[in-house]
Amino acid sequence: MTSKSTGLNDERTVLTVNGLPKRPRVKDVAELAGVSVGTVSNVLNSRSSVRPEVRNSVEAAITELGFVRNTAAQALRTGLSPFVGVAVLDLTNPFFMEAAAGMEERLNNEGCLMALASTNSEADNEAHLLRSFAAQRVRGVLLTPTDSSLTTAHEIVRQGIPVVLFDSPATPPNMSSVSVNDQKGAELAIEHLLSLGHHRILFLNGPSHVRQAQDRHLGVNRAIKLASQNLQHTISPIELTEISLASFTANAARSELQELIVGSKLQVGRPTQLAPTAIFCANDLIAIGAMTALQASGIRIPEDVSLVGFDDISLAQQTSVSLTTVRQPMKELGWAAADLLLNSQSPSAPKNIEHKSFTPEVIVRDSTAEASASQ
Amino acid sequence: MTSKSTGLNDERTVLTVNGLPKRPRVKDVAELAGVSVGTVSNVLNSRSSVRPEVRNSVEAAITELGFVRNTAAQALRTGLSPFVGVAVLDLTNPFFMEAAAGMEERLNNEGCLMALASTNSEADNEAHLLRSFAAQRVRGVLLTPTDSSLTTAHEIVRQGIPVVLFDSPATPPNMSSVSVNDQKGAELAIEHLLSLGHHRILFLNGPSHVRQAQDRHLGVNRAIKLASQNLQHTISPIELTEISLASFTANAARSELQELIVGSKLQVGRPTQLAPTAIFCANDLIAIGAMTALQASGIRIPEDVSLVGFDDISLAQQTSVSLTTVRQPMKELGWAAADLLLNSQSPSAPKNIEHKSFTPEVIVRDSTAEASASQ
DNA sequence: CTGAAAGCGCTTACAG
DNA sequence: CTGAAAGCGCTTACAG
Repeated sequence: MTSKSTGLNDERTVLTVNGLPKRPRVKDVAELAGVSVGTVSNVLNSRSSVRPEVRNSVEAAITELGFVRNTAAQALRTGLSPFVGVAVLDLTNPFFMEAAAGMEERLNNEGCLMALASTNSEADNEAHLLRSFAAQRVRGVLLTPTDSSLTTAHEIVRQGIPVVLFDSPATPPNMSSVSVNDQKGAELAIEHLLSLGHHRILFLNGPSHVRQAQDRHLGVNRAIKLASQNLQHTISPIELTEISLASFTANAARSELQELIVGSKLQVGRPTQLAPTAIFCANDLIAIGAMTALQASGIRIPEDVSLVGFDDISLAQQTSVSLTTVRQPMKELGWAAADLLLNSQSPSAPKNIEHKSFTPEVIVRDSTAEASASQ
Repeated sequence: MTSKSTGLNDERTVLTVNGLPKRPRVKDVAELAGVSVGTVSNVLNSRSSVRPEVRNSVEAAITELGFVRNTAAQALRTGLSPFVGVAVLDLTNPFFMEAAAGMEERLNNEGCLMALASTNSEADNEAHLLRSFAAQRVRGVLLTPTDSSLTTAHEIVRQGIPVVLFDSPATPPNMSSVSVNDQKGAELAIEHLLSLGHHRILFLNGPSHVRQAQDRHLGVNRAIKLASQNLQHTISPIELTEISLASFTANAARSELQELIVGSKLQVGRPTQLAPTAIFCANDLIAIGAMTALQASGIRIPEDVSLVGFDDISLAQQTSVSLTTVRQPMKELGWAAADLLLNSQSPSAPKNIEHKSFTPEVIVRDSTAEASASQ
């Protein structure tokens, strides 16, 4: 039983079923306007075929009923969901959130909505999430992979869901990807330190099972190997100590470094033959934690020890000593990933697979300086 | 024309239409299993009514076809979308992202997906976003309002979309809300500074049109008023200077403060009668920026000037001098907001409106100390 | 316990 | 230019 009643405090006609209010559908609009549902749909989709007077009466009915088109039903019918799934490693990491802001910017232009979730770097979560996205028939997925085999990602691509890898250098044939050359970035950081005369370097890396940490490890070693070859004739060899932290966080870095300093296991910043004169951190958060630990022990930056980060999050300029770091263009990365996803389904270029790699650059600020004579 | 073919590199039966692969539907599963679609649906929804042998054959068909149930269609039919819309002021603000992590945790338990977007503190964006969420018939919306009139929020509530206000003290009759008593928090911060003997205080607030900034302003003034009454007999009056920054960011704070120091407009940290001996910052990011500006000018914290933040983001412990701050339980706030939303639609308690207010607490760390005699 | 039918709310050819 | 009908992929009473 459907009836109409006009609310008292409202100009609108309110549809009710057995007294309960009911959201109006195209059918209700059509009835009120005295046209067919097809015509209502044509008005909703701005088809020029509709006569102006008919259009007007339909629009009047829409307003009167307070009709709001159900875009979920529209999506089911057209097969085009407005949702794009985004799975990152960690919602609270500024790197991903600045990237997400870039994604959002690009997606908004297309009227897309972002379904954002974090995998917490666990393959199980990633698999579950990707399957949820696929079941929802999202328009596509932006994924920072944890599972390097990309098993589930391939699974949903086979199901017809385009996937763009974010912050991943993998180049599978059926997924686009956007990445920064992490190895090169780490190389540049070390080269910067070597050029300042630092020969004893501490490398605070992230967890060794994370790809980003692995690549930065490779870059560090490559830079040192190259430099060692060129420096064969000099007396002082390059010494590297690498520590894998439990996470890419300031907390992990601070407590680890504090322990090392207190335990005198590493004579960081002390003018001895054994002490590192520079620290390269695998991301800015680690560098911030390291800076805190160092300053708490009275070790000066950059006089006693130079410090280099990675990412260039906005806080890198705000640390007590502004941070020299390897800049990743986070917002552009996110924007580019979203762009590749949207382009991959444009009618003009279906399945347009592309692998975009950005080259990072060293931003020199105040946390690095020449290794002093005493060092 | 529909045909079946068995792929070579796959055990599965692949459905095709005119040579193009086609995703299997319940109908295809039903045909292969030799049952009706209703039975397939019963299996998918684990209804105990299905005979075990029938269930088995349906499950076999599902596996063989690689069937993935379309949850968007399911949502349309059942009227229950898995999506919850979340609209925050700024994706790159750690406060919101730590809260989002809490929301995600609660929503995941319910199998919900988070549609996350930022309004950038603009009412137009907020209105647009809320309408998109409503058109998608999301299960509910978590909103940090920019538009204090809540016009669009009310609009979608009338359409049947539950809205829970996040980080908002508004108590409309038809929306739950979760908030922290910002006024109280600011009061506590000032009381802490007064108790340390600081009488000349600089207050670096956020933009004055933002509700959080307004409430913290009220709290600051209230604390000062109360203290002034109690101190009427003492000689030294309490002096407050408030500056409204353009945004709640470290950058804004640092440049503003640097300008003040360089221009000698405020003798911050100088032992004169006019210099503030303490700074209260409306959030931790502002405090981080302030810390940088102060240290860059050789002003010591807390010896020359005490510094208090607000939020207790994880970085607050990682600043060069660890930050005394007013803690908001961000993750719990997010969790509680999601919880209220989900409960509001439980059959047991429909439309269960609740207003949760959390009380903040001062976390004393190293950035505050007693006002020294010279001050 | 299972099947046939109706329907969630829309859009899209196809007639007229 | 507009209407009637079929269909996107599910689920849910209702018969049997």
